[in-house]
Amino acid sequence: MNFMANETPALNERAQLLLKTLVERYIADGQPVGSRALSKFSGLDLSPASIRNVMADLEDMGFIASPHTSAGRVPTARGYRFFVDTLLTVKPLDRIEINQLEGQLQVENTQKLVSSASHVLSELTRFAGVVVTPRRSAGFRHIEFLKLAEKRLLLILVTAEGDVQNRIIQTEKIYTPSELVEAANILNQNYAGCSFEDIRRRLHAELKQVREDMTQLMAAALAAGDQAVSESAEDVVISGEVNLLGIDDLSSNMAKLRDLFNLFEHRTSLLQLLDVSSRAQGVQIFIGGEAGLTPLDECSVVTAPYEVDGKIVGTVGVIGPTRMAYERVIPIVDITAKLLSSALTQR
Amino acid sequence: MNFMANETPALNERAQLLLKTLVERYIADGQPVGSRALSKFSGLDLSPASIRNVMADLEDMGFIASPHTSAGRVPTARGYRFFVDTLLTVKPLDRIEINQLEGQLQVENTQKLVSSASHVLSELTRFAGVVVTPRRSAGFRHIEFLKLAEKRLLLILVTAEGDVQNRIIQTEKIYTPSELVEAANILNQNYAGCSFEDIRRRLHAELKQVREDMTQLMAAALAAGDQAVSESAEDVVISGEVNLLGIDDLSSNMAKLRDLFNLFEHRTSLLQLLDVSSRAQGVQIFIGGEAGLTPLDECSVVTAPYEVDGKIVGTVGVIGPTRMAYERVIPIVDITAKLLSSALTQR
DNA sequence: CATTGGCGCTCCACGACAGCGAGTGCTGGC
DNA sequence: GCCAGCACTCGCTGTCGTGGAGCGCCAATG
Repeated sequence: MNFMANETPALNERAQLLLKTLVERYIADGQPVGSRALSKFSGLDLSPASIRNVMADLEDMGFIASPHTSAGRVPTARGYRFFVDTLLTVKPLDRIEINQLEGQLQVENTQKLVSSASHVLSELTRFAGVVVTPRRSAGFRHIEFLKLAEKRLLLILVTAEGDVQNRIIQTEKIYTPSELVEAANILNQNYAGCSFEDIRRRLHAELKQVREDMTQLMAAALAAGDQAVSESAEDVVISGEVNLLGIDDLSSNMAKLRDLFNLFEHRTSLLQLLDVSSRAQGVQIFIGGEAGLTPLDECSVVTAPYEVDGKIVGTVGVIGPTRMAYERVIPIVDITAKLLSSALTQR
Repeated sequence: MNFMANETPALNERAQLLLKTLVERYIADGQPVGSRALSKFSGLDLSPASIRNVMADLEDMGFIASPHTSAGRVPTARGYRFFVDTLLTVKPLDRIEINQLEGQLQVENTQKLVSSASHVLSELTRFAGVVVTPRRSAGFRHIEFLKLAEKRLLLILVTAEGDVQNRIIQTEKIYTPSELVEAANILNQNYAGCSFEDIRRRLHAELKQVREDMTQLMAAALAAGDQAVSESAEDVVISGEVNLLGIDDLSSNMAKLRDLFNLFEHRTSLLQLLDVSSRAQGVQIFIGGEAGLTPLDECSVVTAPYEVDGKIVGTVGVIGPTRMAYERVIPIVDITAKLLSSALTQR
């Protein structure tokens, strides 16, 4: 008889404590928790029989469920939700752990930073780590042409954030090195920081005196640059998927597991989920199917946005089984986001 | 009674034909094949009983084995080996398929080319595709400094192959933009194409007239460049690991599967295997544990080296279950290597 | 009125067991 | 050399019975 009331029903202190210890025991053991075990671990001095009454109530309210008639109870998604929202006590990381974590981030360039962050998350939690690469602004800081062959140019593009993109361009005309330098100079001196959109619009109007073939070259560059930037606009880096293979909660259902890994491969829907997180401040938790993605049925996603110069540009997170040690994972994700923010900001 | 003779024993024509159809049936069905099935599909007009005699011989010679007393027979690693070496008839790909394949390669830059090649391989074979990224020469074609902050420089490095590397450098002194241009010019004009090793050696001797802090800057650049190049020297890109989750041959053994995916994550040992392949010409096949890696027990690896300007620089390949359709996979790997070679050569 | 011990019930897990089907090895006849 | 037939082996499947864990309910208790 589960009415799925929208408002969370009142839970007296005892029920809350019992729910809390039940969830904790289940997270620790992975076994359905019975009344006897609860009576032993709750700290309350109650007999199993009394506990059973409370458990029946909790079941009615949809916080816990029994896999079958005569097993213990396990938390439902809703039970986990209540647990993390009001029952959970996270313990912050040690200074030492933070330092370790910081030491593992590779700051050589943005890509390395992002992928090492993802890796660190997966190592520390033993689940899958995900990082959404920083959104890039549409503009550029520096542009450069390099001649590879007669009609092949290498376009190098430094974004405002200090990332480097590159692309090969086929040209119709053969340009001299000095022409290439000139074109690059024009773009760098007049338009650095502008969006490619703008530049294209202004190019015709403002540069009447520049030779036709030069504007052609620049237009080609802009198109390629535009494409390069928009294409690599946002992506999600996943590490440690392997860890999930070891989790029995997940690997018992081979079909589900495959769905899950498929989700990882077709990044787009995962990206949407993580984008949601980047609209909020602080750590967010998606439990089970809350995210709307069926493959994540038995998973939870813990995310936190990270920022550059106070502006949110991406999300880090961990994907693991619903039955995870939230009190550990949450601070890890939180700190990683903060470290990533500060590493990105000082550049 | 398996003596594991080193020399391949003589097999009369009938035995060969039967082994061939047995392997083919097993590859198609995945079920141990019995004498009855063989008598039906071999084309020979023999009764199951006679077939059984031949099968017993084949088993003695170690080409096939029975999983248990009363199942059919399954090819052993040795059986597969004989099969691919002398029994297999590969049918080349259609012109159409080749064109499709070519169309899916993304030629924008080397990284994309490599990862798309890996992806194509996995898509076409429905197994995991692997590509070892091209070996880079130690030298550079073009170098450039860009100021990010007072004491932070972005080093952009174009390798001889036209790849772009980048790296952030912390400096002690604050350099002016023109100093940066000057330093880059010196390196580009005098040392393009040389290895960083050489340059460092020659820098002191040849450039006495250049100011001390400039050589310092260049030295820092060289060190960073050296590191960037050597670090990203060789890596293996894997796609479509998910496909392997769907293969029942592999996903029945959860533990094995996990080992396999662990192998994928710690690239190094896989890299060694693939390097072996790049010392030979043409398609190579590693069956089961032949490669010396236990996680690959039930896998085969089909590889082919690819080249730039006639020089082998890397390897493409497919990792799948031993029970794979070799006659299809082999040409796919072959063609992909050739397409990759030609795409890389024209730049 | 909350708490508790007790009782009957339900369901899963596990092991034993039998029947079936597939396939083999062997033997004796052609 | 080939082949039909037979006995045998073994894994797979479904059934049955038992034991255990846990629950719901109820009546007794402080």
